[in-house]
Amino acid sequence: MEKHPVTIKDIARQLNISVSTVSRALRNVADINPDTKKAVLELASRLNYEPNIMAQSLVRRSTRIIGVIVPAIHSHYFSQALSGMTDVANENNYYLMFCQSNETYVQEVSSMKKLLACNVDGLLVSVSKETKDPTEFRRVKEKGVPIVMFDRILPDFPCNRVIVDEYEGAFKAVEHLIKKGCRRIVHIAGPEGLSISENRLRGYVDALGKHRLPVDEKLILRCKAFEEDALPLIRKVARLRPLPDGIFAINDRTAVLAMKYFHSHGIAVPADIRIVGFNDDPISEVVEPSLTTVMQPGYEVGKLAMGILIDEICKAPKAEQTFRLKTRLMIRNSSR
Amino acid sequence: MEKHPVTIKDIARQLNISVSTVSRALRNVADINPDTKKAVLELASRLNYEPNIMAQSLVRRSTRIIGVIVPAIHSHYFSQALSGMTDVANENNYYLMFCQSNETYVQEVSSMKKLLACNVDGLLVSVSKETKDPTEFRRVKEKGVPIVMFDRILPDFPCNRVIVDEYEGAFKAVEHLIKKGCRRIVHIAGPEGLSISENRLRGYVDALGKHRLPVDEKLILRCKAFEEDALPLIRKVARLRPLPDGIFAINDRTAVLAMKYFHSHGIAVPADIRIVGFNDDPISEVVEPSLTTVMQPGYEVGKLAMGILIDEICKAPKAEQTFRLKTRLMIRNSSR
DNA sequence: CTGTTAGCGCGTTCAC
DNA sequence: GTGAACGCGCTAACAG
Repeated sequence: MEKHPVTIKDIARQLNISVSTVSRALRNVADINPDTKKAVLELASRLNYEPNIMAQSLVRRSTRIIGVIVPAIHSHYFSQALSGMTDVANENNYYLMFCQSNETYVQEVSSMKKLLACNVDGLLVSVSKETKDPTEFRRVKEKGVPIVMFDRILPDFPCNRVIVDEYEGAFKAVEHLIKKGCRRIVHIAGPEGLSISENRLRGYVDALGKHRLPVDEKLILRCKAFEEDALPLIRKVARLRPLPDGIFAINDRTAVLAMKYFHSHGIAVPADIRIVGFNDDPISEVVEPSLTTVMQPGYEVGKLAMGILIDEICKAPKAEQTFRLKTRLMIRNSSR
Repeated sequence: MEKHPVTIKDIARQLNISVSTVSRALRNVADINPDTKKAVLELASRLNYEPNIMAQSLVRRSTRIIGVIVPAIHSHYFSQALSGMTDVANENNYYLMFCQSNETYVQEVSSMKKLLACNVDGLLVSVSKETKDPTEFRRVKEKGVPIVMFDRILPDFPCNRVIVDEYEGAFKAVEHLIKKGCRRIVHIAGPEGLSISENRLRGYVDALGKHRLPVDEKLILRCKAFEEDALPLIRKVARLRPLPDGIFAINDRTAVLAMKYFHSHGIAVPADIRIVGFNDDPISEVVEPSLTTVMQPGYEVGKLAMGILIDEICKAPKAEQTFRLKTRLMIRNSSR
């Protein structure tokens, strides 16, 4: 039952006019007889005509496709951002192609190549935890393909960026712990070099500084791969003497892991030790005690990033900016 | 700095040969002088030549793009499935376009139209909770575009399907409750008409039947919109006399909502009432007490669905099948 | 206002 | 083995 899809040629033939007239009638172009236009539109809808986007993009040199690369599509935060992007893309008649790097640099680069081969009009990227080298991104930009980075950005690569104000979020979180009376606050930090890790770390350090608390290197523990390798670090925290009285964790999964560990080892949260996470993952509301955390507006990040990219595609180039969305401290029982 | 991308024409000119020779050299075609082939390949890689996929698909009548429509991209389960699809698509050199219906039929249909305009080679669909009418899907199929449905299928629309064995999952869950001594088991069911709702309900009913327990209509409560409207139903459950001793909920979020409600109203889980959910959402591991639930292999569903679609695109048509992936009952503390 | 012509980048005959 | 010519579906420049 594979019928040949209907083309403007078919319409032209049936109406005894030329294809270019049909083409003009179908678009909103001046210089077209209202009657012929009406005839074309009628026949088109009767025939269920759908323009062939590929052919259009070939000649227009614009596909209306936007490529998106994230470390992991599952992941509460990124899936929210993708959802926001999808909605904005839809409203503006753009198509989305998704790739995931699975946190590796090679997959990130190969995804980018594939997307470029598709002639995407723009790229939305959140880099993998391995990515340090901006060369490939520069190359893309030089080809005239705009890139907007979101969430996980590359400091050495100038472009429009949409991030959440992680620094301020971390600062507020740690200050909150301090106001609750914590004096020895551990930070379980993220992988080195990642913008999000460093910004949160800076927020931690500066909050301590503001309140004249010493920054003790022994209280700063680094994950290499986010939560996957957090358990040994948590054990280490539990063995510290004197026991710390606060933890600021790089994300909620790590924080919850810590809470569970403490619970099964007779350390009470928040009585003995208060904990704050980051992300406002659904688990943080549900865990016992519920987890204080820094909410990042993932959906809004996605919407904004897509909006900015579309602007950059359509309009005259503006100066590159970094947009910072505010976080919100969600105070729950793990720190009361 | 917007350089014109390099085309086979450029290569042909520089090598003083014709474009068709270049085209042949670039593909794996017989009848080509090894030397010219080598020369072409060398120059191509030196010039960083990338074939224009749009032009290729225009002439090949195949885009290697696969369209995916899900109710919601965020949602732990679907984002896992999308992740599986992405990985398989990548391995097979297919591109993915994602759309979300936001659980509405209109958005579903409009997404499908857009994807068709892009000449997708195939469609992967999980229907919205509003979708009943298979007409639009039939139309697509008649155009020769294969559709594989996954998870939320349309019973009246014959096609290849990948689902999890929800019936068996529900059956095992309820049987587990019965073996734990429950005799008055409530089912908080999903929206009417959805395949997943009905299959889980059947599993519930049949498990009761097998163990000669009566099916009491008053113990079956329907959500209209999954967890959004579950709270009133949960209140109703708490007021039932005698109090039920077991709950099988349509999903984990509903189950957790119930647990929290019971906890704050002096009903103990699992002592007074045992609870089982569905999905193995991350929250179920974290909640207190941890939630017994039915694990669905979302990532695998995505992989399999994509694999089957690619098969259908490439190979001779086979009989349409329904693939059922097994669930796994994750027994935790809410039912011990 | 409309038709003719010429591409967009590539694959595919068919002669040579 | 190779090149010329044509077509995929559509837009754009120009002439009328």
